[in-house]
Amino acid sequence: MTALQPNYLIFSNEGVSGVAWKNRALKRSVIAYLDVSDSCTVMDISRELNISVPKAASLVSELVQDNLIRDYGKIDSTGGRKANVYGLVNDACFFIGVDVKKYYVNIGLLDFKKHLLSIRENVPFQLENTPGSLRALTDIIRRFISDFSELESRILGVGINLSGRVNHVTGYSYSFFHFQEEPLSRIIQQEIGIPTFLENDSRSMAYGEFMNGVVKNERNVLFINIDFGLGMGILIDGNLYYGKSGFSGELGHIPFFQNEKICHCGKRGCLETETSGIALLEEIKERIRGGSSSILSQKNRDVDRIRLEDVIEAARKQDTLVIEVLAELGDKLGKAIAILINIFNPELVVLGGKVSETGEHIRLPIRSALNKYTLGLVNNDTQLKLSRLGERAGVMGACLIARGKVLSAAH
Amino acid sequence: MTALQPNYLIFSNEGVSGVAWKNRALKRSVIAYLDVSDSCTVMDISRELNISVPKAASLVSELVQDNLIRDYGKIDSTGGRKANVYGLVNDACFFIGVDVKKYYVNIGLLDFKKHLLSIRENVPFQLENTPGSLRALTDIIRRFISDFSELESRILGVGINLSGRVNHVTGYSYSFFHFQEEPLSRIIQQEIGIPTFLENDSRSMAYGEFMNGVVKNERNVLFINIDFGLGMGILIDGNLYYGKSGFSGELGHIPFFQNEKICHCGKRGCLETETSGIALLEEIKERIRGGSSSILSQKNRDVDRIRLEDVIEAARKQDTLVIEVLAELGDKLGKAIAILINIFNPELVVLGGKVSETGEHIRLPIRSALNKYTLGLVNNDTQLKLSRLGERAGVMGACLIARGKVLSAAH
DNA sequence: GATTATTAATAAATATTTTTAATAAGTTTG
DNA sequence: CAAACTTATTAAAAATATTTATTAATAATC
Repeated sequence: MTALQPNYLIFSNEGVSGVAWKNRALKRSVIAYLDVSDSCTVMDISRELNISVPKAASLVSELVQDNLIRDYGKIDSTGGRKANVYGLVNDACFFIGVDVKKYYVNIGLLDFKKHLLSIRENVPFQLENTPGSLRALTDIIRRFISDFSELESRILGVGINLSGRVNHVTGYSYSFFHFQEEPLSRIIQQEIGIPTFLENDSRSMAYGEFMNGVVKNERNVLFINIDFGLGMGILIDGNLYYGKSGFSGELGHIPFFQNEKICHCGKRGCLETETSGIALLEEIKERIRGGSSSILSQKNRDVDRIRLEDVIEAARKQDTLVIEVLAELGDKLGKAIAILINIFNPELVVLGGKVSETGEHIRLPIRSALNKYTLGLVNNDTQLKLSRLGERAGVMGACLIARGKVLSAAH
Repeated sequence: MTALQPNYLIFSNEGVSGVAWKNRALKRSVIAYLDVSDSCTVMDISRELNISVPKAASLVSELVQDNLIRDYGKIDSTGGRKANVYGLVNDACFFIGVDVKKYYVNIGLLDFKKHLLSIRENVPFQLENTPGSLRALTDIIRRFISDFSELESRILGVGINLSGRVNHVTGYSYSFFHFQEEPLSRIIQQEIGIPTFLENDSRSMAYGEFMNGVVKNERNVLFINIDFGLGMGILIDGNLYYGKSGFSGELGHIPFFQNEKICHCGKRGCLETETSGIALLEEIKERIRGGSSSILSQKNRDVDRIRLEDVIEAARKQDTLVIEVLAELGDKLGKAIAILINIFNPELVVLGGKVSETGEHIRLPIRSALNKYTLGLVNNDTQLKLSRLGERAGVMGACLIARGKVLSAAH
């Protein structure tokens, strides 16, 4: 059987108006509804979209013809004729997510129903602000796509996470690959031939956890990305919050300490100088040099060559020094998160990024700091959870960002 | 001519479905569009709402019949037949706003086009958590309404600001008047016979400034309410942000200082303990007792009886002591606002509340603290302005909250 | 196990909306 | 100043959606 050419038209508004436009919008609404409710009947759609049953039925039948949704069978009834339920078709279309890290890339493929079908992790790569580095990146993406050639015509979007400042609307990147006039997203799109979307890494991870991770029904969520640096993704009423220029969530650089450590941003006293992966690593090294004992010091290795991964591994092995330093870090970070809780009154705060892989060793100190520093009434509203997706939040988020933009016809 | 009985039906969805429901929704959309664009043509509406011109024309003619909009005349054309422009009818309907303070009440009347037609300020009142105090409040509202008896049938909503915790959806108040089962908004509504909506005071003021104050086209705005306490209203994409239980924006109680001052909330080191009207007043008194000279000390009056209003008056008269203390307060508050700017990347921060009436004496120290404590890139995005409405932001906000809820049929 | 109540799907009739065409009311240009 | 060109409004025709009525399917009840 030859590859299906699904009816992509509904994901764009080009060249249509009037009834055609309305029908596309309605079909997208049906898909959006199916996206959150998983399956539904014709009557559900009629109620939800305020359209008549025959109209809903005709939309459904067209979407079935387009192979975007299909009949899932009958639903249990409470007395009366059983209704047909419909849901999305798994392989109707696909999306690619690219999580660009400093020394490697993670890349994955997501299907229409938000399953991560394939993921390739730790693909070697050097993130530099050079044309060569950009070419290496597009090569990696192209190579990944070529592994799914039979699906290629159904890959509708590519999402790319970059750290630093990114404008998701214009597609410009300000921290990397900004050596040309055109927006970066368009450059890459021309290279790989698929609509491409850029996003900040912490925001993307937040979106991943929100759509397909630890978040269930919460709509106002903070995602704290404790990695080498410290970032945050903000979800407000189920949508990513960007701020005026997409620079929101700069948690790492809020003025928080009276210390003398100069941050790489040039300011002094940034939160990140004491509560990030780098700060953790440096503190551990400092203490080992000062004579503290630890699994990390015993292996008569060079202190300078300890990596953040080693520290996290040591925490898993119940290393006392690491646990102690994490507790101190957690108390400070908890105080900062207490501020956020007072301001946002969120339903949920999710801890993600490399350092969060130390699990309860970081969560519990933060939790007790929250009890200490927030108003009881406000604090009781807020859950504190560890990321469910872990390292994969980035790829998942990138896929989902692309999926969300394509499905809402926002391109 | 007898008082018009306008067609209020479009502001509710009760008992309608299908075409009737859609038409009401469309008419509300027309009004919402007119609300931001002031005036428009039939073709504008057709484009904006994606409906055909004849359909738009029929909606417009019905709205004109309902006396909600009217023909403003012809618009200038750029070659071709001139179009009729339509706009809202000033006196189609009215809204009342009640700003409840500790020792007095401000109350005002707003028309359909957001003009504050009448305001009564400083109506004596004692805010206590007693049935008597509640009765006094409803009496004040009733008396105010009775002054506009010929308009009464067109008063569609009453908004009430209360300090402390308020749930705007359920209508419950948790800090005042919570001695009955039923939500407070319903109790008051029964007393005065007009749909009633509750809101937190800082949020309401933020909304006032946003809809009818210093905010022009900005969509992400923070309103800092520096009054006796310290509050904040958050506007995200043009909407008030509430958080899970409506407790967002608790700026006054974020853990910020290592001081020993115990806040009335029970915690230590709250921002409010050093950067609120009360903190300002106490610091001034302290310094005068310590021998500092000031306009306030010269009037051989009792130091204990200096009021916040006196301090603000002194600042206006260029009193050195007050200006000095304000500068210190502004520096601390500016550091806190720097945190907010890093997190929200807002287009605008508005300073409101009593202390903001000191004008540049408080704005400039905050501005320079922002330069010191925020990243240049982020800071350049953000304007810092003084409230335009001042004391009236509360009444204006309360009216507009009621207006917004009624017009969006959210009741 | 037949009957009744309930809900879903379909068909026919009715109502509404959009499209297309025509007309009206201007502006610009030769 | 009239012809050509624009744009707005109205009218009639065509397309589309909603209503209402009917049929189909199933669970609960007697």
